[in-house]
Amino acid sequence: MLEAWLRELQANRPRVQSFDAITSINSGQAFLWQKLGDAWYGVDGQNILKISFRGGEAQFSSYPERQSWERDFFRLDDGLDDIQSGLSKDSLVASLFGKYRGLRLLRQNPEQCLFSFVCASNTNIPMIRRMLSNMSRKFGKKLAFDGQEFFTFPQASAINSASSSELRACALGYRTKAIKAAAQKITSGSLDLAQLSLASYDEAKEQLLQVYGIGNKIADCILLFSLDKLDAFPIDVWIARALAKHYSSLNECKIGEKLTPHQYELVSEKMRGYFGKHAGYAQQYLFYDIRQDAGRGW
DNA sequence: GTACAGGCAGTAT
DNA sequence: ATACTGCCTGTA
Repeated sequence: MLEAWLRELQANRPRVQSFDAITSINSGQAFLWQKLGDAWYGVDGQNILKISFRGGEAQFSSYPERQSWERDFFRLDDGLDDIQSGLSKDSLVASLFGKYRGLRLLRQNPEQCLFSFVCASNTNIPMIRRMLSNMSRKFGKKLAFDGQEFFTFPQASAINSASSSELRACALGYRTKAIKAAAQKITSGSLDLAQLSLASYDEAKEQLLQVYGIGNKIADCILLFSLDKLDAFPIDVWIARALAKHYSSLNECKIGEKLTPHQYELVSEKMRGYFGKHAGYAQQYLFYDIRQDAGRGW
């Protein structure tokens, strides 16, 4: 009986190729991943996640130990094949699914995701990593895992009780005010991310937009990368470039690199309508491609 | 020195 | 509604 159950569990355990996992964590959705020795380690909320390799296959472990975290984190239940075929009416996206096979959206810790993208405003990826790493070092909990030292991502309450100058010392710059505002809302309970996970895209977005420092783009990133809103279609400068390059005929208005809030609404709605319920996957593939095209590393 | 990087809020038309 | 501006910080 038990053996049969174990066999079944083994059979159902999703196999993830090493390449797919590494591509996904390095596709600009998450920032606190690093390679140490032969393995990759990432901070996701209070968990340290580890990806190691056996042959071409990824092996997953974590501290604290959490069975099969990869199922949630890599969204293995999404059914990538069906999503691919659903989006393949668009020939470009169809080709990108072939070109970047295995690239997945992540389901990140919502708090960390929110703070990450608030930090992302008007800066570059190395700086985002530095800000988040500084915050973890200062306000997270120190853990030992595999003989290495790690810091969890700070709880909102810890950020909320930090002083502005302490936060500023994390090189947050003018984002300090927004980080504090978000931490305050989460700590007080007036922003409940778990609740937003259950709400509709529109409801959840409206709530996020109430937070000082969160606009259209940042809200859509949080919705897509942590709150299960796969129909979200964030538009940053890179996606704007991709849209101008490949989808200008779909959008009446001319797409420049900077979109006014009204233009953002218009273009984002247009793309969401065009791609449908998995528009976020299309966005991620387009984003990855235009960055590759520009020869950017991560 | 200056421009620029995965936006946003504030203010003035 | 839309346009324009300043903003922390670090790198090229």
